[in-house]
Amino acid sequence: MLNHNCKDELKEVNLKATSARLAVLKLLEKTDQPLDVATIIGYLNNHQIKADPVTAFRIINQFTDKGLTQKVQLKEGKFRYELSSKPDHHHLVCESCGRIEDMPECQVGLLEKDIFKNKQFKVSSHSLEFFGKCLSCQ
Amino acid sequence: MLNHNCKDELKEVNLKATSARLAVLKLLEKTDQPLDVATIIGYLNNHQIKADPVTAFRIINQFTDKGLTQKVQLKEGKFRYELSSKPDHHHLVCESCGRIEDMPECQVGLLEKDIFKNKQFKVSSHSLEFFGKCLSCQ
DNA sequence: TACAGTAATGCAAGTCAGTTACATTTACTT
DNA sequence: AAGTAAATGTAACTGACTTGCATTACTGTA
Repeated sequence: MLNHNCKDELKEVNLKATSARLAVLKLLEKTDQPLDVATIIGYLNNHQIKADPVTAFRIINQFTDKGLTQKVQLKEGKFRYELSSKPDHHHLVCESCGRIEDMPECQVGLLEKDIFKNKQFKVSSHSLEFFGKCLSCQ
Repeated sequence: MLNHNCKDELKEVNLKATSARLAVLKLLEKTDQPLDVATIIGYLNNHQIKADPVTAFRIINQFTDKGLTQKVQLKEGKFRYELSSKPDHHHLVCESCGRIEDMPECQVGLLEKDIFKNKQFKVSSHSLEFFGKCLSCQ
């Protein structure tokens, strides 16, 4: 699991290593924010990787189906995506400037056992996002 | 604040008491799930209240702007809405049948002071949703 | 290294949620 | 009851995302 490159990651989930997929993976790895598809498309265009918008949607959906990425919703009219390999964390979303910060600690996982005990609901994932104002917008 | 009816609630936020707005408020009050706009439109149609879909979108947006309702996102491609007057709570979303249960307790508010201390981010709201399988789908 | 087969892509068109502009109607104040 | 600002209807539009189908490109095998 360690020391593997993008190509191997794709192989592990049975996806062919096309240039568009490799570029999307690389972009996600070097970016510290969840990205929307428009941003991914822009990146591909700026890097001489010919890819139709439809392809970007298909790629990110496959990544999500295979568990490589996860959907993030920040009350915009679209989804964002980030690598699942990022440790459990949440986002601080500034409602003024749109900046997105990470909040690394997460104690929410601890609640999941209680939920099963109290409500017989088996949690497989959760989302926790905070909305407010970042330091420079206060 | 107590003993007031839908008409008064609208007056408090400077919205005229039209039949469509009263019906939407009433629907939200009697429903225990966050509702999407399509559901609201269906309700209006089934209750002889003539209202264009555009009107339903406008109504729910105004309610949200005025703080009467809040947006909820459950990783669908749309928003849901519920009354802000509901006590702080979160949702358990069954990924098999789509059932939405409430989870009444919420300790997340306690984290908000820490976030301000550690990240200088001023939280005004948060969303916390759990995804998994309900009892009958496990 | 070439080939075949399957998976991935491009293109065009379509869906669905939500918005905007503008003319008409309605609620509410006086 | 009348005047006015707010609310609505209609039509057209945007943006995110999907689908069908024909073409192209990986990759496992020889």
